[in-house]
Amino acid sequence: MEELITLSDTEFDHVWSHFSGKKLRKHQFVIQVDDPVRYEYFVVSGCLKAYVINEDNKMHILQFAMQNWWVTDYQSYYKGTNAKLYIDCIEDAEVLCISLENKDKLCNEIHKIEHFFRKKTNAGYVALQQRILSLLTSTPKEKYEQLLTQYPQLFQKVPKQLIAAYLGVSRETLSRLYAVEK
Amino acid sequence: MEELITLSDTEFDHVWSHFSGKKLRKHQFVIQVDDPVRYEYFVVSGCLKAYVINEDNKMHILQFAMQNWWVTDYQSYYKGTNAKLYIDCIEDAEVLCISLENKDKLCNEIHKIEHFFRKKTNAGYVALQQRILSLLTSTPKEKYEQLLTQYPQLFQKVPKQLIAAYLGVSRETLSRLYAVEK
DNA sequence: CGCGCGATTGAGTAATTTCAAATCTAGTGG
DNA sequence: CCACTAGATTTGAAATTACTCAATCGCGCG
Repeated sequence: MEELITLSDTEFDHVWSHFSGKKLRKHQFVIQVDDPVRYEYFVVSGCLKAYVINEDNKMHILQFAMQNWWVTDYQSYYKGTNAKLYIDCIEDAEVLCISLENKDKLCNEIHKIEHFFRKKTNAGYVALQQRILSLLTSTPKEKYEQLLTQYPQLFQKVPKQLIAAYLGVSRETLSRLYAVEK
Repeated sequence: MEELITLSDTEFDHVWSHFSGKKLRKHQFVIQVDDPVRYEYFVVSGCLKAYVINEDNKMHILQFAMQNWWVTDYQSYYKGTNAKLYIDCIEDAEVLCISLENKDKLCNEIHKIEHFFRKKTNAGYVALQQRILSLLTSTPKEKYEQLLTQYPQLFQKVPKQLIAAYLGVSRETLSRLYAVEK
């Protein structure tokens, strides 16, 4: 789990004690719109999705979260406001939960932990910029292929209609794409 | 400049000494594709844009950077690879430059600085997620209005065709939008 | 006064969406 | 083992939306 920094056993135990574990089943929600956002989640196994539903009842997926990914409604988590996202399980999952208080406490107590989280967010920031560039510059077909090469594991777990909702195209259009591709 | 943390005078001087200042003129580049990325830039005044040019010679803007914003080609900056972005000045600007070595050094030496940068990136991460949601869920008109309410200052500095390149629509389409709006 | 850049407008075209229907697939219970 | 069902995917045709290309307009600056 921690390959960016090295912790002593006591340090690790201390860090570990600030997380709680949770087993989740397919379709189970961890966050629903308008509820308070208590935790950030680290995915030990399984796969979740973070998304919004707009007025037309269309789902738009902000993020998938697979093994070793972190996920929550960050805006609400950091600001202490109620959720604007839904997050639920695409398949059975195990997660570790950490409250904002515990996270900030750990970051204060252990400089290395703050360093760890800074590096993590930096990497996440870069990934989001890449996604924005992909959304801006690429055709649906290119977006699909970029995702396929970047996260091939996704395609074993996730129905294509969710891929479509992540890429920002209709499922019909996505379907027509790889008909052409072959 | 630093309202998230408090530094003593000596600390501040120490931090300050790791930055170098630079005055830039309109149209001047700070980063060009394929060049090494030496610095992250903090914008003291003026306005820059970070963008790519695709095969069709179309510009797509990843980020504007106004007063108090940070900007660089983060992927290349952190990985030490050559730039994939152009960054240049929309108007005359003053920036502070910090190398990755200096940034990491400061973060090591002063816990509060690492805290500062963690908080900053967290906020940036949230902003990028908002942008992705906007790109996914909103019509061009809504995107335009969201940007207008979020960063009204932008519209005084930036020609509309650059706004279009940021929102992911053609300048003609953007033009037709606010014809309808009034 | 005229140049040049940015913004607008119009017409035709290309791409995607929408809606509806048909097909396929995996899991369930008999 | 088979039939059934719900969900997922595919296909078709029409409608919508944005794009492209070209021409025009407007305005600030030398």
